Amino acid sequence: MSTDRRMAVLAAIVEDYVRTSEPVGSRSLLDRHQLGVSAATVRNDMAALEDAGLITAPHTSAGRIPTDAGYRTFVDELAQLKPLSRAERAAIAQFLDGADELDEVLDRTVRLLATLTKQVAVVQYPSLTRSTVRHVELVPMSPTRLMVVVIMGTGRVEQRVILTDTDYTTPTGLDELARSRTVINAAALERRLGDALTALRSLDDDQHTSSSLTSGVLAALEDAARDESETKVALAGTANLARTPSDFPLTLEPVLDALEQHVVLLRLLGTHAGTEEEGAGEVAVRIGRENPVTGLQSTSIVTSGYGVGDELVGHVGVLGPTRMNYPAAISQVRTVATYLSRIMEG
Amino acid sequence: MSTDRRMAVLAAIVEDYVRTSEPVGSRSLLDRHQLGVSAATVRNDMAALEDAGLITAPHTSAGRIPTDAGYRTFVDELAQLKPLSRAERAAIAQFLDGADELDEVLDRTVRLLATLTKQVAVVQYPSLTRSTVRHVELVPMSPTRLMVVVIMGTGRVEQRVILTDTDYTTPTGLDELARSRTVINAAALERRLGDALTALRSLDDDQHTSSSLTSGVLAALEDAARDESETKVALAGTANLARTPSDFPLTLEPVLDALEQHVVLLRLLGTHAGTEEEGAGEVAVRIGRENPVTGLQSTSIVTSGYGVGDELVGHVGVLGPTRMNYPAAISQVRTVATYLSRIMEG
DNA sequence: CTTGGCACTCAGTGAACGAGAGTGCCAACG
DNA sequence: CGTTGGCACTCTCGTTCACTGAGTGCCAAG
Repeated sequence: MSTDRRMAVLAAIVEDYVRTSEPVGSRSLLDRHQLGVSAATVRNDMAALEDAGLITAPHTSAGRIPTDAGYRTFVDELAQLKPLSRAERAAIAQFLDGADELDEVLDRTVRLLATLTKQVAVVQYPSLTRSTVRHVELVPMSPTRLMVVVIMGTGRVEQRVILTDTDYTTPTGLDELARSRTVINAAALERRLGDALTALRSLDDDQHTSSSLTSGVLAALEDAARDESETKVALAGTANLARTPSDFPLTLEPVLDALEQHVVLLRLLGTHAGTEEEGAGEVAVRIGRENPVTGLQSTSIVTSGYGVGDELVGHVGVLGPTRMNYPAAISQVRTVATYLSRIMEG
Repeated sequence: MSTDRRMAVLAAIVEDYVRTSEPVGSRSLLDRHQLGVSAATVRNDMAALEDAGLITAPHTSAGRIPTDAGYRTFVDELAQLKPLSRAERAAIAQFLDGADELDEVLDRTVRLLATLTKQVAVVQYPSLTRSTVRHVELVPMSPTRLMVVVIMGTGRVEQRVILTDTDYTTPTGLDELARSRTVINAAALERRLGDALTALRSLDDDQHTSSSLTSGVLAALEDAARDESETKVALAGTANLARTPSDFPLTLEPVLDALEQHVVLLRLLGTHAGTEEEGAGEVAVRIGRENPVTGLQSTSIVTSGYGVGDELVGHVGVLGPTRMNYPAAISQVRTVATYLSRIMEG
């Protein structure tokens, strides 16, 4: 038995099924792919593939469709990424250029990815703890409430309101505020948020410099860092899910539901499958039941990290039915992640 | 002929159809509503209602379902809002309390509304131009880029990056920045953004105080104000659309598509139907084809404004199939809008 | 190991048909 | 004149049945 040909058959089945979304039989397979063998041989191979759990027949007298495991070996061993055409790359570059604002960059990115892949695209906002603090600002909102605004090197802006005993709207209050601002910024500036927190903590422990204010700010920043798990995400292309209703067993209610729970999405983007470690530029694929989230078990997720330098600050990815064009999605996600990293550098 | 009874029949049809989502016939209608008349009479009324274009029969031998016009007269003339139970109100208050951050307030609001109505909920972020400026901050991001952060009284924070000739990261640059910050804040503080812009413009026209910096900041703020139409919205409950697939003619692809285009959503929230002017607390309803947006013509939208004092700063609303429980949705939207206003006051 | 042949299985399709829900119309009644 | 009971009629929907065609599994021969 030729394992090579058997794998070629698997690849052919995956490709045809992805394109037509109909079970593929031995004959129709021969029409499109010139394997130099007969239908009967293909049938034997199919039987073997079915025994191996890589394909399955929806019912007795239909063709075969890939199982999750089938897609998995297809992705791992067979898929050859077709690099994007020069035109595509140019389009990407042009589309992403000319956005300064972080919000705008991510918004364009996520839309672009959704359009390219015709799937749901997800982009994670740059991690707070891993990016550097550019500026901390303290703004009194009312006699008892103070807003702490922290601006990161990535352009991300986060704010928290804290309650204070002192009224900082008064002239003396404003003075004190200015002093604290200087002290705090001196401690935090150009440090990664994690390190900035450490610095502030020691500042707060020191009797000399401590004040209710530094404690409050520290608490606010810690809160922001802790909420990291609730990091924002941008989403686009939800409508693509509805294009192929047949790909979703009953309704897409559970899928839409999961998409709205950003915590869940972040877990998907962050955690990666199996042994494969991802550097920047590496793409991870999670297929169907491999997926820990109930309600997304009939979907696949293709993700990659992005970052500045060698620091990984976030993830991008697409989500779609398991019947997905993996080679295309993988190279598209990789390319977009690369461009995004490049833009964040600049 | 009794117009009263005819309207009662319309109301009964709407209610039954909303509940069962099945065409309602003369007999089954009599089962549930004690009109003191016979089936034949109801049939006559139904024929009249059909002539008037308020109901229609999907096919010859089925019951009737309301048309858009039918829902419209139901809402305008027949629906009696059932006020929320005390328990419901308590739940709302409890759910919305304990959120300081604007983001969190709006997030909770939109989720709450989605849960209450079992529809898609939309909340518009407070308008920039109509709220007051609390603070303007200038933060150098790189030698050529400066971030302008404006913090509004509503807690909303908006940022823009501007390109500068001067390098403000140097000590002298920082000095100049501090001076400008003072000048700008003096001009803008506690004014509505619109007024602040006017003040800044005259500042910029004055040779004495003008600088490339004030022009830049002015441009950034004008940009932010102009983008008002792209004001952010929060969205929740998309999955509710998928619960009743039958309510959407073919797929819900166009609906999901429209929901992603925030500009479209804002137009829906902002523009109100017909002659009815809305003060705070007034609820507007747009039904089916009344809707200007292609792709949302099989949906209805229930909206209300919210604001601080008598100033309207944003809108909330829900979107669902035309087969919607209007009385419930209307009072729920109104109540949530009221609570939201109250919270923003505090 | 590959191949052609053959019997078998089963989803999908369309026709025929009965049941059920609902309508429209009419003649009679108060 | 509005209301009512009755009746004939019209459709949709679900069931059944037979048929077709794609596809399989297996076997014996090359």
